[in-house]
Amino acid sequence: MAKTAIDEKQQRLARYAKALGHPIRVAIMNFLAEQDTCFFGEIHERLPIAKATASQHLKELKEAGLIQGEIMPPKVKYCINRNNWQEAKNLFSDFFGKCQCSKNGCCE
Amino acid sequence: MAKTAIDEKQQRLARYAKALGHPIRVAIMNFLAEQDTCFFGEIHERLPIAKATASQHLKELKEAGLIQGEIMPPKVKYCINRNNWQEAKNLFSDFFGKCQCSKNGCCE
DNA sequence: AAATCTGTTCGCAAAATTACGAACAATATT
DNA sequence: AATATTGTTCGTAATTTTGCGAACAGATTT
Repeated sequence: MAKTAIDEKQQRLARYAKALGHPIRVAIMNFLAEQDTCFFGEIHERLPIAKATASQHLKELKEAGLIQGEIMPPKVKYCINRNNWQEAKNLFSDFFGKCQCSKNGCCE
Repeated sequence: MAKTAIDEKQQRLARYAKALGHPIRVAIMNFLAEQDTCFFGEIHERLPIAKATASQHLKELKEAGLIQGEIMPPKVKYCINRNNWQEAKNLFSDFFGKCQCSKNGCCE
């Protein structure tokens, strides 16, 4: 009966998930996770998309909090946002931990 | 230089992430994970959205493979898709495991 | 057979997403 | 100062997403 309000955790998980909801953005995150830091150009030259589009995807990831950018004229260095990455990691871990399919009947 | 093609894992991760990229859908998944199984009505009455909208979100989750529906006239029972849930869990786990921020300099 | 219950689908509207080229701004180089 | 480099922003177009009421379909009950 009672409407279950959407709580903060769900909102934040959804926000991170949305940011990761595009293959290009997943590829960017994977690249950043391997490379430690990257300049825009290094990221862009790996991707099969226009410069403007790459910049837009990076903006999305930044606004979601998953990465941060630092201006190092004339370049821009991007890297993973440690704190939010950890938060996202925990949120997803909790989320997927809620259903232990092999241990109960939730998915029979 | 070489364009890094988007691989299958990235595609699938993005697909699952996209499905989880809405607070309502996260709430539905949480509910299903706790309740074992649910009829549409039970899900809908918890959510602050219209019946048609709830049905649409469930369709999204089903098409992404995270849940499955079974018709039990006149009701419809939804539950988590075990195999795909496990796959998603593994994909996200690998993804977040790629950057151990505290162990290297990836996010300095 | 008519009415009811359950949930999906249809049709629509508003908003957000995706993608690109061109223009732009800021710095560095010549 | 003129030119080149680096990356963002603007303007535009096509597509997708979100949300809802109304209509609908299928099964059950009266």
